[in-house]
Amino acid sequence: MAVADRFEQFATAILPSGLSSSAHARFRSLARHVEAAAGDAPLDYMEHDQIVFVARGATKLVARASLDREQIVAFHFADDLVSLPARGRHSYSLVALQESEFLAFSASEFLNSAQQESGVANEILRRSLVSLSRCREKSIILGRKTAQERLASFLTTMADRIGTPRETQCVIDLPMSRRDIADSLGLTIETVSRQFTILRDQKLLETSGRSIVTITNIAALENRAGHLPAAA
Amino acid sequence: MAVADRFEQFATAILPSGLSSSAHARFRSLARHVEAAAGDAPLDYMEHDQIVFVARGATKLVARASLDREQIVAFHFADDLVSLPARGRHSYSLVALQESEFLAFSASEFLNSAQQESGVANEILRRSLVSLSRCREKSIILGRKTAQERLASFLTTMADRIGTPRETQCVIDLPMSRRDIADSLGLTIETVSRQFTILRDQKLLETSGRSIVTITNIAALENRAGHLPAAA
DNA sequence: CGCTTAATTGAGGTTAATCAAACACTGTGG
DNA sequence: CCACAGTGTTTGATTAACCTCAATTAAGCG
Repeated sequence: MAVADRFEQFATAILPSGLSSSAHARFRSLARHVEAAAGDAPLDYMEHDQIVFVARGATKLVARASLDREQIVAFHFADDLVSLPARGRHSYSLVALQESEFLAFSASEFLNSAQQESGVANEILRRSLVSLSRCREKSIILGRKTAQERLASFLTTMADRIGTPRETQCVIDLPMSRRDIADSLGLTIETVSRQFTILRDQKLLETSGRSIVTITNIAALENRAGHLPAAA
Repeated sequence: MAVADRFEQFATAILPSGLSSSAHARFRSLARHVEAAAGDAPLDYMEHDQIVFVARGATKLVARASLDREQIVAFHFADDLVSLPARGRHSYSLVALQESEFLAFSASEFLNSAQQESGVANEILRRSLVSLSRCREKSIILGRKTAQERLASFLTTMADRIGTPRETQCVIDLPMSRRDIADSLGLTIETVSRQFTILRDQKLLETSGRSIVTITNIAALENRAGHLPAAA
């Protein structure tokens, strides 16, 4: 797909419909189109903070805690916006999980322009608060949940975000490996694998190949996630 | 201190200096002044999302993961702004760690008004991104660090935020209990206590009473936090 | 000074990590 | 289309870190 179409996709997702064409053009001039194959981290080593629109594909935002430990801070999919810090005390990188396309902006330039257009600033803020909210949920998972609860939480979240509902079931084609899941949940691949086995044995889900997960009992899986009942 | 002074404090911290007096007045009309004693959660059971300015005191933002497990998602101190969600799948509450004063806003009303005033929206966005960044760092700690690294990270962070530097040392008067520290770091009070003992025995810090911690070797403590060297 | 609560210390148990090996998927070449 | 190679995943045995339970000590406060 052409770059112009990618920008239009961005505009539809992020910019308010009534935005002036000059503002529209300004954002367009700030956007850099970036393509990435699976495994690429095309925005590494940026000197300044970036704001990245995921036009197509799937990504992980990875923090390297030490040479042999990494933590995945968030996954992002098409139409998501990612705030990518320049490398500070922990180094972050945005890695494509599959062939992907991005529109990358310098955060300061982008926010400057957004500031003039209240609708844009508002949308960015709204999305930042969603990211914050997701990150808080992740903190709860990482701080206070068992391996089984972590995997169940992960799967129900992914079902919401990228699953395709099928009657009472939900099919997820996971773009990330077991290692990625482990690095997201603060576990090892072995533990993730064992928990998959347990959930499979208990008929809460089925797997087929490496990436397809079919949740056969959504309610039971949500129970395993250990969330409080909404009215608790 | 009078409510009016608290609002002025808020205006100084958050609102841009050139803000029109009508906008100033609008924010003032949206603000609810709330006082809390240590242990209070005066904003619990709110129906809608809140934005809370901490005028004085210290708070913990707590998520209840289940009846007997809680995770502290963030600490906030004077002049901080907290985004407090209405109770959803996990229930959050903002608890005062000491006698505190807040200005509370309905998030939707506040953001509506902020949207008209680009400077305000920008400041809120800036602060939200700081919160997001802190939360990401917390995810790294919770997902991939040992008990010792967690406590060292916590202490260096608190030294930055509320510590008072003294030559080569840094004195912190912690407003939170060992339980709070444990609930923030995803550990138990016993483990936190043991890690304090180790760091004390190794002469990286001294403690006096329950709340005073003097970091005597800042560099060594930062090493223990397991951060990557900045240029790694 | 004594009471109450928080913090520390100790012993033993549990969960998940580590180390190691077998197996299965996916893609390639015959 | 099948066999093979290479990698990713699963399974198993052992170990280590942290948790749990229990007891002791210290801090704060009337």
